[in-house]
This record gives sequence, structure tokens and C-alpha cells, in this order.
Amino acid sequence: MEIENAAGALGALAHQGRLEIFRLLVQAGPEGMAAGDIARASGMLPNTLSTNLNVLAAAGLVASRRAGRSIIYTAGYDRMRELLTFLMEDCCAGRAEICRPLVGIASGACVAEGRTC
Amino acid sequence: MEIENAAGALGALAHQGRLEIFRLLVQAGPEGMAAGDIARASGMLPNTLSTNLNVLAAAGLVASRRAGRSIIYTAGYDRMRELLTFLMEDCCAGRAEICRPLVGIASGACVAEGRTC
DNA sequence: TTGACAGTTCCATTATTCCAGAAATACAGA
DNA sequence: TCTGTATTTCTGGAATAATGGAACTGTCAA
Repeated sequence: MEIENAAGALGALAHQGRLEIFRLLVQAGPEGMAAGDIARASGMLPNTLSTNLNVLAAAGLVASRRAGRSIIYTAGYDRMRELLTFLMEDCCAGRAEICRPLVGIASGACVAEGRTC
Repeated sequence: MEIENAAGALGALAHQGRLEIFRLLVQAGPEGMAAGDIARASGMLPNTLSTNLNVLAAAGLVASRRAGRSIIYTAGYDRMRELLTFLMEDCCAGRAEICRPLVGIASGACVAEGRTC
């Protein structure tokens, strides 16, 4: 990932509303969430929500598909992984002591969910 | 970490120049880097650099100390770890399949550097 | 084909951020 | 104390982003 893309993706997430949307979608999993449900869950106006979803989509952080009258949004897991990889690469480039605890975080988070990564 | 703080930290990093500064500092390690050296390395004007360092400092992503005429900046490793934890917590909350590869990334990055995390 | 529903796009207003010039502050050495 | 170096603060203009109202498109069901 190039630095421009990383800055763009970070910018898309650097907004309380969009970060909330993204979290909802990540938690919703691959089956995703209809725009209307996101609007209800987040309390956003439909047009504001749509604009914010477009920003996230432009950064590759969400994808959409139509299902009847609804449009279903899903989190862009690959892009998220790329972004975290980019940040972690930085993180490890100089010293190991900041990287090591991150492995623990990742493992711990999954263990806490009753899963073994 | 609260969502406001996370959005703030992401916003601080969501700028090509600031992301570059942050990478430089992470790579510089705990001994840090003088503002003048950062300016030379990044090609920024001193006043622009100072403004950007202030933004990063306000987000807790860098810290500073004076050394003679110079001011030495260091990366805020703890804050970075908090931010990544916040993103990863989201990441694992719903499904494990996005979290699992991240562990590999973190381990792989360190292994690539000749370290074992 | 008409009506209702789900989302999006367009637009104008307001707020925020970015940038660089100029001046100010802090320190070290003579 | 005076001078030069290092860095920050102040400032205003330009660019960019956020917001919400209104109109538009696409889909379903009768």
C-alpha cells in the first residue's frame, strides 16, 4: 500500500460517524447490513449516511450490493488488513518492542471471543 | 480508547506529511529525532512541520523534549498501540477470519526483521 | 401503471483544515 | 550582552470537508 492510499483510508476512518459505521459493518460480518439499518443504528440522516458510505467505499473500506429495495454494505476486510499491515510494517521497521505487544493484542482479542487465531 | 480519541488519532495520521513524520519517528526509535532533521528528511518548511508536529502531539502520537537548542521528538508508541488495539477489537468482535491473518502479519513483519516476537 | 419505500445525488451554506510569510521565543557560544 | 541557530506562534487567504433540504432513481406490490 502506498502512503497516499494509507492516508486516504485513515482519512475515511478519521470521522466519528464513519468510524461508527465501519465498526457496525465489521461486527455485522460478511453478510453485511442494509443502509437503512445502519441509519437507524447510527441515527444519521439517509443522505448524510449515503455520503459517508461513499467516502468509505472510495477508500475501499466498504463494498455494496443490492438486495431488492435495500442496498447491503459490507466491510472491506482486505483493505482493512492492508492498512493495518502498512501501519505494522512501520511499527516494526525500527524496533521490535512496539510490535511484540501487538501480537498479544491480536491473539488476546480472539481468545476473548472464544476463538483461537 | 473512546471513539472520539480514535477518530482524532486517525485524523492526525490522515495526512501524507504527518504520516511520513510519524513513520520517520517510529523508525528512529526511542532516541527520537530533532525537528530540524525531520524538516530536512521530509522537505517541509519549519513552521509547517511545527504545526504538523503539534497536531500529532495533541493526538498523543508524538512526545517532545528539549536538548539544547534542538527539540527532540519521539513516537508515542503507547498511543499507537492503543489505536491499533481499538481497530483490532472492532476487527475481531464479529468474526475471526479477519483477525487471524493479522497475527501472521505482525509475526511475519518481525521475523522479516530477524526478530521473533 | 400507480403508490410507497429505500437510497442516492445535487446544491448551497457553514465549518474546518492547510499552507506559507512574518514575527516572536529559546538557547548556546563568544 | 550580542549574534546566530533552532523552533514555535500568529495570521490571513485558499482549499477542502461536513451538513441538511429537496429532488431524483430504482424496486416492489397491487
